[in-house]
Amino acid sequence: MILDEAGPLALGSRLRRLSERLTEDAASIYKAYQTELKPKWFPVFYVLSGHGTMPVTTLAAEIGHSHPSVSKIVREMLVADLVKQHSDPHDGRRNLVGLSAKGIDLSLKISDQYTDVQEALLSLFDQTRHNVWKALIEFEYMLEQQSLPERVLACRKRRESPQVRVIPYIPEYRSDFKRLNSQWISTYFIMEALDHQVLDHPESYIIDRGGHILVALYKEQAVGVCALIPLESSEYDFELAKMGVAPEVRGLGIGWKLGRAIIEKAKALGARSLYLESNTVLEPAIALYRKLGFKKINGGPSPYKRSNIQMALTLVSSDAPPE
Amino acid sequence: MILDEAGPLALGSRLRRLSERLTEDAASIYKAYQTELKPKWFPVFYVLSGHGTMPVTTLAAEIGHSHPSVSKIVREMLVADLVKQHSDPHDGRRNLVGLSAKGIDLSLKISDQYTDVQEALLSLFDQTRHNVWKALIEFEYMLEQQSLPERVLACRKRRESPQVRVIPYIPEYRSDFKRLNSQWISTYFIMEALDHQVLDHPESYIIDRGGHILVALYKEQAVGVCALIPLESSEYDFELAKMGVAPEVRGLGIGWKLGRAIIEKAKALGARSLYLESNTVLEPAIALYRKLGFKKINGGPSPYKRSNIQMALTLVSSDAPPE
DNA sequence: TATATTTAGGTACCTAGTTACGTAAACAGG
DNA sequence: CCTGTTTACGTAACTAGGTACCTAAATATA
Repeated sequence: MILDEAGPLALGSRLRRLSERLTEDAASIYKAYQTELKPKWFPVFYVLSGHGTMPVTTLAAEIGHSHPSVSKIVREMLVADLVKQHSDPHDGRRNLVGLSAKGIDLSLKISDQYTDVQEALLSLFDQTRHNVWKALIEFEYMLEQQSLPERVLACRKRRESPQVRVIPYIPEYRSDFKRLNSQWISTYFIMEALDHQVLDHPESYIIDRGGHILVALYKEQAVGVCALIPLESSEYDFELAKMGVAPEVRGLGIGWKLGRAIIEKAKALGARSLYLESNTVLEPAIALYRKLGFKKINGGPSPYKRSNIQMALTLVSSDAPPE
Repeated sequence: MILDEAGPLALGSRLRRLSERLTEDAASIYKAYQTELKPKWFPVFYVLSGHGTMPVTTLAAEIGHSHPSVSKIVREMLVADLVKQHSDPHDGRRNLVGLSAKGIDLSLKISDQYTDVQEALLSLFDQTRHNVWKALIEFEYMLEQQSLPERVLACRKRRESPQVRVIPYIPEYRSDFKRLNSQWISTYFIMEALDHQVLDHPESYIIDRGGHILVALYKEQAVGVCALIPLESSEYDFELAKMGVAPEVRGLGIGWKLGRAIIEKAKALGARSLYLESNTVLEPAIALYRKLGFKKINGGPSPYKRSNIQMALTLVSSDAPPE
């Protein structure tokens, strides 16, 4: 089978195949023991036989299915006369499900089958060098600690990090500056008049007024931008603004690199404090600002409608966040 | 989760849950890499990107799916313009499927993603005491050697074997003798007149003519029977006939115990050869007779219509099959 | 060479799960 | 106490696979 060459890349496919196989095997084992139980009923049956009566959603949580799935299974088992249900007298929404007399009878008769299956599996595990059962439990535990997408992203970051550079703005990047900002603005909000002015004329609105723009390059393409705008008549020296990272490279730490670089730039310019405005729907951005050392403040009114949170950073070189 | 108390009994459920989780994770990884590939397309895509063009059924075999599944996946990928198909000029039935230009392009761009996923998985495996990937491969290999139902049956056999006894027939078992034989006869054939006579009157047709019947008891219930009928004007001394085992206890070695006991009985009676008639559709029975030492012969005509195979066993005490 | 069998692969429908959504009961806040 | 929100859970529709069955082409056989 060519697919096997894919190795762990095909882990999902392999697991699916194996679980299907085991379901078939389970069906034939039930048949051999004359147990009138479908494999898909087993989780519900098992939980009910050990723990009496419970509502559908609790059952669903206890077996790790969605509640409609349990609802369907219960309906099928009702037809097979294995369970009975009645509504909870204390809570009319609840449908309490429990084993019927026939179900209890089956739960007693099935113990021999459990014993044999358990023994067969345990002796199978004993004959292997790598214990699947323990491996599965451990693997699920590891995924709980950090999900697979997170782990993969971490690998990508490590691999691609050297290909990311942060450089000062030159007019060549004007269209990128606009593109990378209008992308997120128009996704979550609507472009305001001031946006168009600043993004169309960064030189006159930012650079010429003593501000700075940094551009992040990935494989020599501009994928992130960030501006430092001097503030007048404010307790803060500069505003960190117009930060945007292309969606396809998010998660690679480009925002962090831009932020760190712009803070260094501010320090080099002698700034003692930075200010920024954002919106709480931009959760990853807020998290980044916090990680960069910004703290929430209550400042004055903003020229942008979308602003609903203001943050500030005091630049004392000794307590800068670690790289 | 209460279901976790079931331990390995819930192996199937656990595998299903994990494979569903990985499929979701895969989808989000594809999204992060802007790869326009559904997780379910991966097996087909992977095989095609490595091995050019191939017909649908070959693809199905290479990824371990049914051909309708591949047919559907190919249709979806066709809409996404990832594959192209054309019928084989040498064989009009075949639908040759290969990657399109866009598909080939994707197969080049996806290699970074493969690298990261592979690295993430391998480093995850390295951090565990029990390697899931190796465990899965080994587990599947073990199941190929002997299926789970077979292993469970073996456990059941070992557990229940002490509860099986073979005893000589007494008239109390007349109805069991009839029930256990008519069960298999009417399942595969139809009851003939001679069947009714022998099964209704075993004393006069078998015992009184010098024959013998043995009964297998399981938990004190009659679950198997077997008769030894003296043959006249034949080169064989006795016929082994009317062997029947209740379907719910098949696989526990009851047929073997009955067969061994009846052979011992024949030896004790001084027989030097046994004969039997059967039908090749009764595969487990034929296999049992062979295991007991019977060999196929070409004898004369049979009184039973259902007979299409005849077997014989020469009883030389020295070369009896081992217990 | 005609006919029977096998093979490739499409369509229809089944299965075991899901998400989305609606309704009614319970609960919480003014 | 009323009203808005949450919760329980049923129904509907979707998804990713499967089996059953059909047709047409290729192959084997009489």
